[in-house]
Amino acid sequence: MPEKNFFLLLLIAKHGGVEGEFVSSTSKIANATGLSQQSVSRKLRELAKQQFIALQASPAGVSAKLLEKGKKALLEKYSDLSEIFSKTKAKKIFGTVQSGLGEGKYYLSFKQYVYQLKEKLGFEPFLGTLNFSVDEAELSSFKKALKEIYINGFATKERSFGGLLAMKVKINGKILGAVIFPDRTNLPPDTAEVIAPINLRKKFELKDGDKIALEA
Amino acid sequence: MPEKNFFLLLLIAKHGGVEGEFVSSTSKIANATGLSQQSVSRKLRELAKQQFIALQASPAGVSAKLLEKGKKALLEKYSDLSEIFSKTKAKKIFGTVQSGLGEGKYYLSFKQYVYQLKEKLGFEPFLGTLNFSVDEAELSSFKKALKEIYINGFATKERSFGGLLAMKVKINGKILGAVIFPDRTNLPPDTAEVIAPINLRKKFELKDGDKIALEA
DNA sequence: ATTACTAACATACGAGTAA
DNA sequence: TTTACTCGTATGTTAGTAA
Repeated sequence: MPEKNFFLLLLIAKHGGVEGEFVSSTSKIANATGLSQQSVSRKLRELAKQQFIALQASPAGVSAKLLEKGKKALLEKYSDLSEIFSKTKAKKIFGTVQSGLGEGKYYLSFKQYVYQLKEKLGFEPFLGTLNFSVDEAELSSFKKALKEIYINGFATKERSFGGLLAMKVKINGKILGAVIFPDRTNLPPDTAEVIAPINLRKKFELKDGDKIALEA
Repeated sequence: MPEKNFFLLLLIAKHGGVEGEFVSSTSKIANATGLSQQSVSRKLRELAKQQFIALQASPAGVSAKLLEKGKKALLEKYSDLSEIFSKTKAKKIFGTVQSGLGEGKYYLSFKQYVYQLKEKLGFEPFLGTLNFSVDEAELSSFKKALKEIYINGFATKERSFGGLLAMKVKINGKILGAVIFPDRTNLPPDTAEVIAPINLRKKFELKDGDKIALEA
């Protein structure tokens, strides 16, 4: 139930803080909000009656302080808004280049993968992946902002190969590539691999420990 | 000017995200909010007319998407709330012990200060202050989390003495003391003084450059 | 199933003013 | 100066329906 006097509650918190007291007068608040003195008076009493604030009113002015219910109401909306904006926020992450074990190169040598990658991503990957480490939570929220493209697994006479998730990203603001998450991987969760139509190590003169930027 | 239909705007953002589209129907939204189908219909059209959202309505349902003005309105409240709640967060700071110039000791020798400190803080301070330096922004946000206690100035035949702000803190998680900010001070803004009922240097065997923790 | 108009009703607002 | 009451008016809401 959207609390009717939410904005007045917010104003009180803005001036008095979460724990502190907001000392003012109904006319000053009226000026600040565009409401009338009478409406402010009434609204404050409503907030107090509903236990959002503790209110003291006298011919000297008013003093308001958040009660638990008031803090909770504000925190709830704060949490909603955090969630909304943090989804879009993580559009860029920074990874630290690491040396891989040549696995990526091995898998990318199979045309069954390459065909699909070319078709679904729009480029034929350079034969090799660039591994990088990144904060796990950041990586997780970054992934949420990206569209998932699935590359199917396949089987040869010898063995079967798992599928992989691919997500298009821009590397260092220049090269269009993709982060890939193989279904079967030995990489720790704070590590990921990126592929691109070119040799990223060469193009950006990357050494282990260097930083790369990935954008959605 | 608090936007009237803020909560509906928030609901749209919650479901459709900042960039995405929220596909629903006025009756579903009515059920979710406790409003009537008619009111939801009207409010959506109001939000659209005010350019907060782009709205498409048809016998198949409604589809809403945030416009720049809508994003801005939500972000503004998000920023307000962040500020309010981040103020309480900074409840602990670390300072670096510095040697003072013995000024604190001089001032604390005046009973006019000591009387008030004892009465308003609940302890009689040890004759001497401990100076420490701390990140200025951190100090500033820490101060906001603390209750201000004012110690009045006074005058003798020879000269007048300024007042000082005192704020109760716990030092190194053990000793209850207070940070003091004299009205007239020569200390740089990233430096502060702390007083306590005991000799803090002795108690914690502090040398210059040692760290102390201060909690609200 | 939808959205949204009309009209009756409920609530909110603020000018005047008392305390 | 204050807060806050009364009360006429503006605004918001929703049931009944049309499309």
